[in-house]
Amino acid sequence: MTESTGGKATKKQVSADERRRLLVGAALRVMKRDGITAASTRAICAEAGMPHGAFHYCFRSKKELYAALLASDIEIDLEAAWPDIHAKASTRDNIRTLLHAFWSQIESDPEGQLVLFDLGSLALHDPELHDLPQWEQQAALEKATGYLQRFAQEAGLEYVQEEEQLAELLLATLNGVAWSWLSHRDNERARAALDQFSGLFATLTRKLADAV
Amino acid sequence: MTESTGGKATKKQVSADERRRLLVGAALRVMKRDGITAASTRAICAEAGMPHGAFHYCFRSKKELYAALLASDIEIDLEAAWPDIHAKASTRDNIRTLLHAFWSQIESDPEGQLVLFDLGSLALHDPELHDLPQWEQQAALEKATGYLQRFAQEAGLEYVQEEEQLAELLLATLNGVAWSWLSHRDNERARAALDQFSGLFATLTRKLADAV
DNA sequence: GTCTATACACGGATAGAC
DNA sequence: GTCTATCCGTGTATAGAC
Repeated sequence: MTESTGGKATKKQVSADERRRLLVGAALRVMKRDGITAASTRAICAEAGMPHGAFHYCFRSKKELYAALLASDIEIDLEAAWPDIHAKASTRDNIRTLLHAFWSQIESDPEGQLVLFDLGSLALHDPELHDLPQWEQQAALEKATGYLQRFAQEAGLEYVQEEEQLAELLLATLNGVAWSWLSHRDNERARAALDQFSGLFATLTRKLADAV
Repeated sequence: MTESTGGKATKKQVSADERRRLLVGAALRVMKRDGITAASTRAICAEAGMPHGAFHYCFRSKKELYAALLASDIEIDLEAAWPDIHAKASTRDNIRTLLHAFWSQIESDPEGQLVLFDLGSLALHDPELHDLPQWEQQAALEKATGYLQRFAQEAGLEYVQEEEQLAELLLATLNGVAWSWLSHRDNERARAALDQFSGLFATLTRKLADAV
């Protein structure tokens, strides 16, 4: 089966970089469950149902796994959870709705969020991985900027400042709120902080004369 | 000093919890310099100029050191760096000045900031240390609230919302900006984000009829 | 290509000498 | 009380059998 059949892997022949994907997933699960320090190569392989030796012909070193992890990182994805924005509603309410959609993604996966911080810290210390968090944030920034554009369109407004700058501040606030929330785990409190920010954010918008 | 001499330690007999302070300081230095993962008990003792064995009759375990570290944590301290606030200046400028003072403290010690994140993450994973970050944040919150009060007085304004809520949002934003800044290390960009926030924050204040 | 067994280093913690 | 030597677990990585 090593080279016999052509197309789909029948069952056993998963190997190639399919295994890498499996290992990345397993690593993420272990890190969420037991913390990043517990995510040894042994533990990861065990989680993936592979023998320990499998690790090192998928990744040359553990750093390579970290890199893969940071690359394929789970950013906030609103595609499937895009909220209802009504051009008739008040801007503040619309923004509130949008931020809550963002926050729901965070709130639904605290451990994932924590792992993100851990992974970032780890990478920042290592010169070899130092660029990755920056790229990751850049990607998140672009994504958020896109969301803001879509939001502006649906809510019938425009921004009084550059979208990218707004996105940056928004992400920073979300991260900051998330960070403290990870300590106190008070959902109400976190959402209250975001509501407050919603009001501020509304300041930076201007309602368009509705042509619709 | 065990029971022999009465007063000051002459030179050699430093021990007691003086050693603990030394170890805490050494641990902090090592963690800032080489990252938290490199801060082994051995490395810390070496940094402190003590033999490795000294560690375990100062701390029962390494966790105890982490606890001490988080307790004696370096929060943002503006006492010595309080900026000039002029009641005549615009609120926005005053706030900007205040935020820059906050930020200067952060900017002057990136590694310290990173260690703070690392330490927090580490504690959040460990049930035994889980409360510490929360206490730390609570302490920071109270401190920041105090600063906001002082600021309001000097700038001749009042807040339209609870000070503690404002402090919370402020700290979250500072943390969030700091986090992304640790990746890109672009001082201008970070300060730009804070300037933007200054404008928003001004929204939440109301100038008092100056009785002074 | 897949997996087992092992090498090697390091970290935390302790026993016991001084 | 102070320090040395050591135990034991674990982590990454590799050599080599199938």
